[in-house]
Amino acid sequence: MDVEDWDLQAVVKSCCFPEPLADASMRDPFSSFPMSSVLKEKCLDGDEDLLISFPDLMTANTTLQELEDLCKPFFLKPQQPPPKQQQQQQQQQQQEKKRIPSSSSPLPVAPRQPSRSKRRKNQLKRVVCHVPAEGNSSDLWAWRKYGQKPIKGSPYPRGYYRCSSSKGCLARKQVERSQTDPSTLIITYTAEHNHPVPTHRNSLAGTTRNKFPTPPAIATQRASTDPALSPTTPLKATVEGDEEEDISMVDEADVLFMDFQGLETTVSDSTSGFFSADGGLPEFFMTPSWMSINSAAAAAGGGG
DNA sequence: CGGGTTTGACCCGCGC
DNA sequence: GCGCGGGTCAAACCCG
Repeated sequence: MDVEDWDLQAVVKSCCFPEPLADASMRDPFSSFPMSSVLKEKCLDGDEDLLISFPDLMTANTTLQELEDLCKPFFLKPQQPPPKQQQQQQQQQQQEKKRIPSSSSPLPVAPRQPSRSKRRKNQLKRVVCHVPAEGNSSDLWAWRKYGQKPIKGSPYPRGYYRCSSSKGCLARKQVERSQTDPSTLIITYTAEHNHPVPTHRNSLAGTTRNKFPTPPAIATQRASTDPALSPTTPLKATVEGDEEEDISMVDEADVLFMDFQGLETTVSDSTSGFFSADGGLPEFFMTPSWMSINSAAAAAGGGG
């Protein structure tokens, strides 16, 4: 599972969490960061759908802690969501209450209760990330695998994960290999984390066994048995949601925030990329070169 | 012993 | 209404 978590973490971190860069001098917000250029162009071009409403999120010497602090508001969702979104969240919360009885509740957990969401599958907001099957990275979330299913028409199984950082967290993700390109993994994130990014994963209960990047060579055999997983590098992120997507973005330094009706996605990259709305879904393509930086930082941090 | 993975069974959304 | 297939559950097992 190590390799698996490893790549999953890579995806999450790359897609959903800002990555501090080791050398600020490497960054050039608008010349060496085409993604930013594209966004800037879109924003300056009068695209009112792109809301630049974030505070000064990035500075050249931003530390990881600072980054986390800066991002906490997004993960905690302090701002009031739109009514429609709010209603969906309430529904999810209500469903979650049904699913996870309070510890103070003496009621026994009835097996096979209609705990599954009554919500139609196509109404669930999802974030789909396409990542290559090689590379390395990590994320700050702890995921626990709760299932794996063979997918009809695909030679590769799909793994199901839920966030183990917080018991009540609804965040889930699915990992499967692309049928058309086995070297690419398709990571689908569903729901949101209802808690901040863990600062110290070692102190978390229920963390995965391999919390930080582990070279495939030393990955455990268990991890290597999961065909759906492997070290990954972010390549493409697709966000799916309701039709009228309220997309807020910030083009600040080399960090991109995307807010798709409450499903915040943070893209951090010092390398090139471009944004496309082909097919009606916003997609971001990027070439991750920060992986080496990330690995070095993780190794130096010792997993903290 | 706590927390993770594995895996078969079950449930239900959705297409026909 | 029916059946398929995806998503989840939970017991068994594994690992540190």
